[in-house]
Amino acid sequence: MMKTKGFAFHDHSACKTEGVSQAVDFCAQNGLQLTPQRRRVLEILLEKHSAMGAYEVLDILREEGLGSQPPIAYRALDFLVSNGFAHKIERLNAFVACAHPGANHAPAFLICRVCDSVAEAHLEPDDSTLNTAAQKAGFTVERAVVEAIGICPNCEASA
Amino acid sequence: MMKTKGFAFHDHSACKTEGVSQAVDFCAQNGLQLTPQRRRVLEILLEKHSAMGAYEVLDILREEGLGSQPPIAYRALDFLVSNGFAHKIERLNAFVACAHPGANHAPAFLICRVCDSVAEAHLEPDDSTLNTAAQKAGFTVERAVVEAIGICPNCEASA
DNA sequence: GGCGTGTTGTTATATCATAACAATATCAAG
DNA sequence: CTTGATATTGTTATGATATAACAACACGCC
Repeated sequence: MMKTKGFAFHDHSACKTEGVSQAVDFCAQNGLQLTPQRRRVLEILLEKHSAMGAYEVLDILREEGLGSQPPIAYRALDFLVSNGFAHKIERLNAFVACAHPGANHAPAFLICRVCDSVAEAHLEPDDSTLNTAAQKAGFTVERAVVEAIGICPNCEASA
Repeated sequence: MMKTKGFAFHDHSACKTEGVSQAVDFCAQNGLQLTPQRRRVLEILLEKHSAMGAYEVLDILREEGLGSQPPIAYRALDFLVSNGFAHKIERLNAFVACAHPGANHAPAFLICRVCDSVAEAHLEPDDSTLNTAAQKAGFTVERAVVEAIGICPNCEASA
């Protein structure tokens, strides 16, 4: 199965395998429990490879008998986000598997307004313009969310 | 009345007066209707000078007899956002008056995670790191949302 | 007047998210 | 191996955010 990654075709099954095994390793090393539920939610996000709403994830869990109520999905997603295996796209109220698990993160997201696909880019840790502005205001930045809205190459080509 | 602006004290009533008159001018020049409802919502945002939820705005409209149902608030807010008089803070599902109406916008928001106050900073139009990443991916950026989470100087001081 | 367009009023409902508490699993210490 | 502390899951209920759909009204223009 081939899907886009960073809007480019790639071997998507490998992408899923790697994502899961990196999570397994990280959890083992850090005393975190990657339970079947959590693991399955990570797989679901990796399979889809675009932003999914919590209820969309929940529908799949329900079909598979892994849970049927909203908190089930939200708790698994919170776990994945807290530990860097997934990100929340605020703009879409949706979640996406992290494309670079383990990496020291300052992610930026490229969100296609046509097909809602999401690519994860990485910015230099010192996004100087933002930090300069924050310093002037006396504000301490702990985390920055960067979401760019636009058109992905695939949708541009079909237009 | 003095409130924070960019986390610093300033004459807040002037801030409101200016914001409204700039909107009046812009609408007159561009054939837009700044109706009493829309104008009042802008005033409400300018008065509060921090992020407000749509329902919070609606509560005030209701008290004043300017509308009582959600679409009333959402439509006015959409108008203000569409025309650059206000911004939506995705992280908070909330709205804030624009601190630099008329300016060619690439706003970044500094959001205090303690008190939820919001300051609007401006980045250089060519936030080069993001644009470089987007170009590599073949993605056309139309708009970028930058939201930094952290601690404002006032909350830092009280800690 | 009659029409087109934009705005407002109203009802209903869709969508996203969490509080609260009970039940169960896990695991280390005694 | 049992006891207790902690983490996770199950369940019910509700809260919070947002929009669809259509009716009513206002206003300018021909």
